[in-house]
Amino acid sequence: MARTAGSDGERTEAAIRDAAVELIARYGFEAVTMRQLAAEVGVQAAALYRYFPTKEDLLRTLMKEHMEALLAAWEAARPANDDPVARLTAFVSNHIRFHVERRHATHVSNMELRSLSRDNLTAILKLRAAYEKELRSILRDGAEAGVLEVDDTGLTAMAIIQMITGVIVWFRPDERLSVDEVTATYLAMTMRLTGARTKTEERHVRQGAELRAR
Amino acid sequence: MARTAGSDGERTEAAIRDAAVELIARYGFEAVTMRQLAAEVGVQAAALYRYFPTKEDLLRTLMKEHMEALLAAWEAARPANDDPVARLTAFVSNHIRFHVERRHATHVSNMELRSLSRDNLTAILKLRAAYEKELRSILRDGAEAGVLEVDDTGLTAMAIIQMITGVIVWFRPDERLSVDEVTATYLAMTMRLTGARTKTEERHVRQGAELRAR
DNA sequence: GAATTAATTGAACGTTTGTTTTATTAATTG
DNA sequence: CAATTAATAAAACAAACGTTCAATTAATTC
Repeated sequence: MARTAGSDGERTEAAIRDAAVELIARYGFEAVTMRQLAAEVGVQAAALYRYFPTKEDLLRTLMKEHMEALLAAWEAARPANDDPVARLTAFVSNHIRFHVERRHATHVSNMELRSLSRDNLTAILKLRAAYEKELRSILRDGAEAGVLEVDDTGLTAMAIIQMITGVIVWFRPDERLSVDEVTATYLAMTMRLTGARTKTEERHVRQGAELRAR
Repeated sequence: MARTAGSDGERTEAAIRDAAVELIARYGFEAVTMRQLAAEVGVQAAALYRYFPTKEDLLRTLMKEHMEALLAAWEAARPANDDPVARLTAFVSNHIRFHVERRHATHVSNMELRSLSRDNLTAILKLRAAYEKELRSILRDGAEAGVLEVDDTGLTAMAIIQMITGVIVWFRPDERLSVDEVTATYLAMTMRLTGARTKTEERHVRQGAELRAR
């Protein structure tokens, strides 16, 4: 046999990506074989090589597009407003929603970094660093404006990211909590963690400090 | 050749474990081959099977002992005192110290769960659940005593564990911060996150509430 | 409707994998 | 010092791996 009736390159490539994300998330990149992936797509292993030159390149593509989508989602969600607390709220909300909606892809991007070659790894880490920098800048601005209490910007950024990314480890849709409820709880924790003050509170604190300074 | 001069079963087994933890942490369980591991130990692959019946059993052993050591470390660190804030402090401190000291083993235990068969996975998850239950009980007691502000015990426990386990992702000894400094920062974040109050603060809050109630 | 291009199969390639078996030597015991 | 046990090497196993290649058919173009 050869070309099958109704076969379509675009559809096949999309099916490969989808199946790859799910299989790799479940079994790990090294454990998934090209034949297993092909079977899931309903195709022979050789057909995969029409779309991805190597197994690693398939992984690289999945990760790169996931990270770029994450950055794009943040670009779209970032508030025009430059209030650090509002930006922090948007960051956490966007992060949780994005990750919950793409649990499998996130799993792949977070767990399979070591299966990348040096160059590919560097490229992915660069994207990741750009994303984390966004959070650090929010925390720094907030601390300078006196609306956030942040001892160490770098550590706090890592702590928050670990905390809010961790949602995907236990969260399952259609269970006890909705995405909105989870987001609300994590937002509350983030705000307490960073000692976030509303503008009113912040004014009171400033006035108190001025009084004591006399 | 056969038995080598100075060979000793106990030493070889220990060497296998140590090498396995490092290699698996770095390359992932599936990516590490028995021959690679044997070479690291300085032995032929067949010799590994004198100590571990299969590759998976080696992984299972490493994970089981790591989790048991974690539970044992907490048993030893748990304060006699039953003040929730003190217990939370001890939990976080112990967790960070333990994980930083055993970065590689923690990596293995957290990342390679999917390489276990059903039965082995169940056994490891049971140990993990027992550990997490300790934190939930601290949070619940603290909330009931009014010294902690916890919206959702389960979510908060997960958030804290993700946050403090995440230290191993970026922490490198001999860098900017010592273990004690990192622990202090994370403790501060944990206390803010849980709205921890000292006993004095808690008394004030209670008195305020009583006043308002009149 | 012939020529061309796109999509896929089926078979094969050389490696590498986890594991087993057998033989051999070192250390220990009686 | 002979017998036994402990620890390993060396070679072999079938199975599975990522990947390549040639052949074949479906769809598209001219």
